[in-house]
Amino acid sequence: MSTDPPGFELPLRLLMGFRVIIEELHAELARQGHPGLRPMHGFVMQAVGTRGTTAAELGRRLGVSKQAAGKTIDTLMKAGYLERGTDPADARRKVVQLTARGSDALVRSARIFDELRARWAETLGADRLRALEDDLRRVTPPDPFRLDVPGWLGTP
Amino acid sequence: MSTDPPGFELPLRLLMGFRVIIEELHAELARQGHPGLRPMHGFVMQAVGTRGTTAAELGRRLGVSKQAAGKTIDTLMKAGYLERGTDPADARRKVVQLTARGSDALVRSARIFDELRARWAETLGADRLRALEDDLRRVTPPDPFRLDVPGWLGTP
DNA sequence: CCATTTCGACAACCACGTTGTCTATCTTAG
DNA sequence: CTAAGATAGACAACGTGGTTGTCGAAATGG
Repeated sequence: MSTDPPGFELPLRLLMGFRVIIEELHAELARQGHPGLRPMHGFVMQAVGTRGTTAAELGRRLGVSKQAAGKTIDTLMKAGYLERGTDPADARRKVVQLTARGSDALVRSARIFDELRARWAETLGADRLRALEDDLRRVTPPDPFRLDVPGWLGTP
Repeated sequence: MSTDPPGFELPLRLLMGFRVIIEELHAELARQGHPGLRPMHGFVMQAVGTRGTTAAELGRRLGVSKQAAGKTIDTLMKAGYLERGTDPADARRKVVQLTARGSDALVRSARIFDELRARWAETLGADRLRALEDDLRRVTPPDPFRLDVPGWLGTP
């Protein structure tokens, strides 16, 4: 039998797999009229969703401070992906929502993700890919969000 | 047969898998006398290796600018993991090397990584884990380094 | 009705990345 | 052997994304 690889390879491969997908997603998004979109932006728009949300709520959902969420919202607003409105029922809240452009980016992202997954299925075989996903589900927390996606490399 | 999951789950699971391992590694490292170590630091020390290197060389190996590499070296030096020497054969070069503390951290990291991998093997079965690693190798670039590990979330 | 909580904004700071510029030093070509 | 070019490292300015802390305005609950 062959010997096991050193333990440090596994996390490296997981990260590289993530990066490969994310980079191809954004290359394709750029081709489809959304250059300038950053990986983080996809997570944020996904978290904003079609119902809209507020900075504080978004921060909670993403696991970052409301200030950080607010800054990101500003960036996405300047880029034309989000717009801010007011809540007639609560004058403190400023609801952010996806613009048409934001929705377009989200729809395209979903399609591209599916295509990339299909490419992996071709390479690995549908069964192996499904097994890979099943295995990953067994060793990772169930909640698909709550990835304080940046931050884990940064501050303690 | 069951239906395929949406394509966006795969990258998420890959990232979460990476994070789970890295977080457990650093929790254990903290317990073993190395709190304050950041994920990035492990990559850098691994890239420095036992032979030592220079800022420019390190930048090339990691895929970042020499200035960025230099700053990281400064941080690791202040934390006592690296030390700077001079190269008698080339007065421009300032060779950085692991201190005893740096080597200790690297040795402990390797052992912890192996232990974490063994835990995954218990959960998934040794065969499935090996298959998972094989599959990831087939869809990611061969070179284990050259992960400009931070940066892919940040600047274009 | 007032105390508490929550929301959003602002400021200061840190980590990590980038480019650009500068000097010192090594290397190579004429 | 020297002049020109490449390379190492330092320094500055800036961008992004994150953190705390503070603050006023608005909602809520005893």
